[in-house]
Amino acid sequence: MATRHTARPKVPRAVREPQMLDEALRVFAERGYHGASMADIAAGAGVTKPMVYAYFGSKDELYLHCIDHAAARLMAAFDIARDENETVEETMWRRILAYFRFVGDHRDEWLVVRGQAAATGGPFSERVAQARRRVVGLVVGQLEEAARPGTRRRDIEPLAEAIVGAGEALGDWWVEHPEESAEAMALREMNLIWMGLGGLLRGEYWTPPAVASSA
Amino acid sequence: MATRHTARPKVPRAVREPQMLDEALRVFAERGYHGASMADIAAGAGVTKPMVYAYFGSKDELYLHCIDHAAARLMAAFDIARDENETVEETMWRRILAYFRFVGDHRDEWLVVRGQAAATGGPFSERVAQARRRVVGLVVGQLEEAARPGTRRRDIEPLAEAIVGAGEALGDWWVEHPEESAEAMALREMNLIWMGLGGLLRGEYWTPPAVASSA
Amino acid sequence: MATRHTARPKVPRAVREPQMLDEALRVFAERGYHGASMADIAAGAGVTKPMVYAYFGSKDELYLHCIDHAAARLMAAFDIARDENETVEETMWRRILAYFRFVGDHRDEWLVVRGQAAATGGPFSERVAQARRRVVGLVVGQLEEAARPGTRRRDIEPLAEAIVGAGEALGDWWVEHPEESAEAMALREMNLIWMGLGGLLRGEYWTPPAVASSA
Amino acid sequence: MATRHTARPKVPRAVREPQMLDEALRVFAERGYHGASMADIAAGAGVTKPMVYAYFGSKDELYLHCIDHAAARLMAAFDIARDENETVEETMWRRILAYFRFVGDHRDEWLVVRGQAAATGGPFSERVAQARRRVVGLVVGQLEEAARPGTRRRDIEPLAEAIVGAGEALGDWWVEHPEESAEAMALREMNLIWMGLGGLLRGEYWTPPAVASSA
DNA sequence: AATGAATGAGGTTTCATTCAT
DNA sequence: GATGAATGAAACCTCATTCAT
Repeated sequence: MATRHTARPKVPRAVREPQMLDEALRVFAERGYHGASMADIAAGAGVTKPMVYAYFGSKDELYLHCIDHAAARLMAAFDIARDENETVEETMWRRILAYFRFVGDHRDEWLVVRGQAAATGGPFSERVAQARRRVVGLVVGQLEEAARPGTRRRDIEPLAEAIVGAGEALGDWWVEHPEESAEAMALREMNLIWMGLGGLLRGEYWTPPAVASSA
Repeated sequence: MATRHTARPKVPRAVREPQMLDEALRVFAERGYHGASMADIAAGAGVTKPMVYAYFGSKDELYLHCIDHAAARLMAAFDIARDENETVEETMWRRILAYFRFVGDHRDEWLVVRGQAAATGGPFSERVAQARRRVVGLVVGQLEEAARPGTRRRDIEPLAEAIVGAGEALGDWWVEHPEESAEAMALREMNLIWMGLGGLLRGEYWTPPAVASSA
Repeated sequence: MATRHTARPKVPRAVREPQMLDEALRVFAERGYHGASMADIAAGAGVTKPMVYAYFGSKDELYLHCIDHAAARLMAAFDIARDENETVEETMWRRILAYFRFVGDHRDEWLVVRGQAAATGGPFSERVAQARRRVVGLVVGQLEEAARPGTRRRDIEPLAEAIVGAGEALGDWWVEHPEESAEAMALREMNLIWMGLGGLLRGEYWTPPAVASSA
Repeated sequence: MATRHTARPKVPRAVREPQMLDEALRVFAERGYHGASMADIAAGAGVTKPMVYAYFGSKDELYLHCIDHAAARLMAAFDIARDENETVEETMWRRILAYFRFVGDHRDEWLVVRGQAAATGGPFSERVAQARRRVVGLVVGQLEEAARPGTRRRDIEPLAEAIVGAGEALGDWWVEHPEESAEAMALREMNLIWMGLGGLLRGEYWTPPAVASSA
């Protein structure tokens, strides 16, 4: 008489793994690395802990997986190809817009790459930083393209960091004011970083070019 | 049952308590709420856990204490009175400078109020947010003062958030490039938010007024 | 980080849980709620603490479990159906006999429901009291049946309490004089409460009816 | 410059000690040995812990002190001299009355000697039992005096235990029905143990002799 | 006589992780 | 592929107790 467990779905790996990853992202985003427990993640994904271990090895590896996954997706959304006929300004606008759309649609993924996670310390601080650096890197690239020759990398990098930081803060604010649209948020960011307060306070606003970018 | 202790310093509370608070700030800043352990904090302060509990009650209370303490100090540094004859621009510059000086001199305190901590969730998310809001509030005040009449609060608030977010990101970057001066960092922030990229890319830089504020 | 365990029995829950409950009853009965430690209970049951928590949740829940379990068993033993042709006296005798048999056979369970446990205070005082009240309630029912009409509930209740209290005290005494039989103890109780000292001192003893109650 | 503590009352030992003892009795009665903490007792008595240790040595010693103290007082109240012209019945009535008066007036002291405390286990189980035995002993003495010659000690002792147990249960019931008078409670006990249910159910009540003993 | 400072030990609880089935 | 049973380690917190002043 073979021991009979309760019904075992036998769901294939290709289905189970994403389920777990999604749940992991959700929980890590919500509670941070230390606050998240493997039990919660497993339960949330509808499996038992050993399954999670079988698929991801350890909590650390799972977390790294989440970071990489989220970073890849964010990059895919953010890394919009530069159009030949486009000004830097226009490209930047389209990227910022894409960024906020991603934030709105995939908040968990965004949160994992966001600065918050870096506070965790430990072995992933570096990995999160690395993921975040890729985002910053894109901005750096754009700035380098547009900057006058001779501008030092040393000055461009922190500028890009500040721009991303402003975006993250806006993202946080957005979480608590969800009635705003991604466009409105992107416009806020673009206005601040392009026009600067000097201009804004004089009443000079930045407005998107006539032909709107489609969804 | 009888316990025999080794010689104990017997430092008065007025001295010990700040020691503990300092260590707590250090550890919380470094590892976050969940990552920090009371044992580590106690050991770092040169005492045993019961002492920490005797003075601060619980981990939560200690954390709240840290937040409030840090927020108060940051505000004290940041809340520079507006000079009558000063332009908004100048006041803002002095504040930003004060902000980065504080970041440089009291990194732990700054980190605890910084967005990172908000990710903890639980009963302090609110408290941290509240502390952070006070900082943002100051910026909002300044912006309101300078904005053209009719500007909606709704637009000013996220702007202030973005400005603070940019400062936080710069602070993070600074941590890994400690050879920079507070002045240089403040200048970077001021340039971005005041001139905007539009100006910067055209080669228009913001420079502080002639008479520098002394240390 | 990797932990290596030694060979573990892997006993199914249906077996382990009762083992734990038994041990918990034993320890709680012996040392009281405060005096009992989860570590002791776990060790006594041949497992580690986390198992106890996995099955019972918390010390409080475990204690409540013990109380309920013990109360249910005591009631099952004590709540003997009244025979139609029987006098109240006879029913009472059979119940008292059943009571002392239970005390003899399941001392731990009895002790947990016994007054001792009520002294614990906290959230279970009430639960223990409640369990005990069920026992008293049975006696009250019997007394009401037998009392002359018009007897006030107010007078019956304390009477029942006193009868149970006498039984508990006899149980305690029995613990230290284990050579006595359950029958002898029941006879003592029956004699005191049925005949009263007045009768006893005059040499009037109560004796059980001819046909002994079977096991 | 001598170190100056905050005002130190310098209360003489003769005053402080009873204060502490009272508070200890209160707390032990309320929470039991394990549930009581030295800090609570000290705070409740308005002194610091080292004072309690200076006066009583240790928690165990303090508890023993409480037991002895309470037992002595209970005995003093209960050990009423037998009047020459009095029947056993009358003496017993006066003692029971004295017992319940004591319970009403000094509940904490009573509770410490009551069976509850015996559950503590450990080194005082014996001491509490011993104190309680003195109470039972008095009853035994009375019973021996009144019993027909040849009655075995072996039968008298449990009888006395049961009588005391009934009294304790009535005391517990009284705690939750404080509107009852000591006389009413004593009458209940006397009726049960003297008349027995047999008599009571036939409507035969015991009533105190004409000349009531005054307070 | 009295206290503030301090601690070792132990209690409850949670968590990442593994093994046997 | 999947799980129930199990555990070592460590976290938070409390308590009885002592020492220096």
